[in-house]
Amino acid sequence: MATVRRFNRTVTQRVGALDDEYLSRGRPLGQARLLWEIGPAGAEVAALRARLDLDAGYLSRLLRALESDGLVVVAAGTGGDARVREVALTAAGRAEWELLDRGSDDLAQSILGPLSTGQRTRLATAMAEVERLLMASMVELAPCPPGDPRARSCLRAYARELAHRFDGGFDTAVSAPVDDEDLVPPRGVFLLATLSGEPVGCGALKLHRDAPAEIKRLWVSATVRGLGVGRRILADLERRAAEAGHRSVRLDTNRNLVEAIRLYRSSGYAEVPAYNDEAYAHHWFEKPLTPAP
Amino acid sequence: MATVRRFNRTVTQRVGALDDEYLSRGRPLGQARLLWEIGPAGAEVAALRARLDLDAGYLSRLLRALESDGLVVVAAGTGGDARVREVALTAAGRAEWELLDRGSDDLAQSILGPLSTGQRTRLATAMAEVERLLMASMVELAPCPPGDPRARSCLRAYARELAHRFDGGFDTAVSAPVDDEDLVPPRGVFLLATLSGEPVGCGALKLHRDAPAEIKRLWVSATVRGLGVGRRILADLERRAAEAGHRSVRLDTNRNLVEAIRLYRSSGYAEVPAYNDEAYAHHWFEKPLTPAP
DNA sequence: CGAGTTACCTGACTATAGTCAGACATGTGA
DNA sequence: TCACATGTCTGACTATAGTCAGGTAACTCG
Repeated sequence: MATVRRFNRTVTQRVGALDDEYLSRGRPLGQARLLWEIGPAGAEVAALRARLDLDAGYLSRLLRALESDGLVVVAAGTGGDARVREVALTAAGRAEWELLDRGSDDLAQSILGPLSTGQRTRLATAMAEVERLLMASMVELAPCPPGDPRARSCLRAYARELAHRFDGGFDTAVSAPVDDEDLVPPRGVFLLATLSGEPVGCGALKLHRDAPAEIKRLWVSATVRGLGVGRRILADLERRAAEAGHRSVRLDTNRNLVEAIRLYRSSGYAEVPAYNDEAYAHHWFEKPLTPAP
Repeated sequence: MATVRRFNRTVTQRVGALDDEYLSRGRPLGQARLLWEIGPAGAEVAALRARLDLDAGYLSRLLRALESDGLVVVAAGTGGDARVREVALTAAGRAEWELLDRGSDDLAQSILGPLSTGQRTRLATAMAEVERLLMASMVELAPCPPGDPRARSCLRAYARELAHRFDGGFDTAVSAPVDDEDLVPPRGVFLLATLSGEPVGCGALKLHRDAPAEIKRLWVSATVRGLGVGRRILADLERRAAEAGHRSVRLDTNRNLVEAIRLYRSSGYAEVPAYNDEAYAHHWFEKPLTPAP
């Protein structure tokens, strides 16, 4: 606890301030940050707003400033929606971006400079570890309509992964289908896990009328696997099932999904006889719920 | 390198932003930071200015704002100098400070919350390591008059340490004295190592007229020992000796200072016969210098 | 003592950050 | 087709951050 607090103050304040200083060479920090975030690949205005958490009006104004400095061009997007606008760096903007990139390099260099080779490796290892474990606390869970593009992207990744891991592949036509409407309150819920806006996991709950609640579509992206996100989604879904008055939840799974099976067992699930005829299932689990207060 | 850059951006930006958010609950960030920095123990205005790196006028205005909110009192210091003013928290200010302290706790809690016990220990270890290694790059080396209070504090710590580590203690009257004037250009130099303003090490160089340059008073505080600060001071002094036209440097040391002896050997120093009759010395070292370009 | 410093304060600024309400074009679902 | 939602933009603001040039009292040193 004390270590975390010390870290938050010293490292964060000091390195953060240096980073800002390197970033804002002659240009207001807000503009520099935005320019950096746009990057050589360009970006959609909406994405920038989400990533930097800026007011729409303020962002628009910043873009106008960069545009009048000849650093970026804002044009209608290539996608179908003509409201969505895309920002791209001009040649001058790219040059400016490279400068910021160099600043970022310089800062890293100034940190690594005074260290011996052994210390550098240790620092890199420790930094990677901190970053990874901090990710866990940055992951946010929230219900989300299953039709949402981020939800869709999770479900596609989920299907892709099953196809890859199941012995005979995975065919959505063979598996028991789940209607979107079943995953919308009051008949169920779809939970989305995001890491700074990006979808990194999901889980769904079907609240059956005359049967235990059922958990479906539990998936966690490889980038955050092993950080307890799956367990959090599972616990959240169980809580919602209990609040809806259910006394138990159940789920089915494939024998190849060993981490999932381990998660279920360690979360208090007990194996039960098959309660459905899901083609890809080898194990069926059930867990009693403590009624919501 | 890439790891360091990633770390600087993600961890620093995100945790830093959260930290600021927790800190500024209803109060402007600048004021909150100042209030936090004053702390229950109070502080001198000059110290605050140094720690937060603020303009004198701006700081004064911030203090006035806190004062008119009844959170602090600014009064002439207890020390001799009536120009120096001291800030102390009032009861209300202390309450507000506790709130900020709680915010800092909450943030730490929100980071640790989603982690398992094992992950928490790993995070703490990694954070401590990052912080410690980052210290190394925050240490700044600069020449400094040997009469400076920070230099004095280093020299006192140096004498204290020798008294503690030498077999029969250390008496400045017995050791060969070094005049302050010998450590001021052009006759020598006194180098001070600071970590965010605090003195954490020193080293001195005497440029003899008809003899090799001589290194004296090399000391590194326990807080940053093992981070290569001693080696940096040594290298810097050697560079200055070479620039002054010297072809070699030498130094004497006590057999109990084993880390120092290891440092000298690994830095290219070779043991030589005694070149002086320093009472506390057991070893004499010399290193040839490559002439400055 | 008196010239020069130092530590802090005040007034008068400018720039940056951020907010809010509405305008407008585009897309969506009944 | 119409009502409503969405994505972006503009105008009109306020607040915060930060700078700079004096000013005053207290200290220091010859």
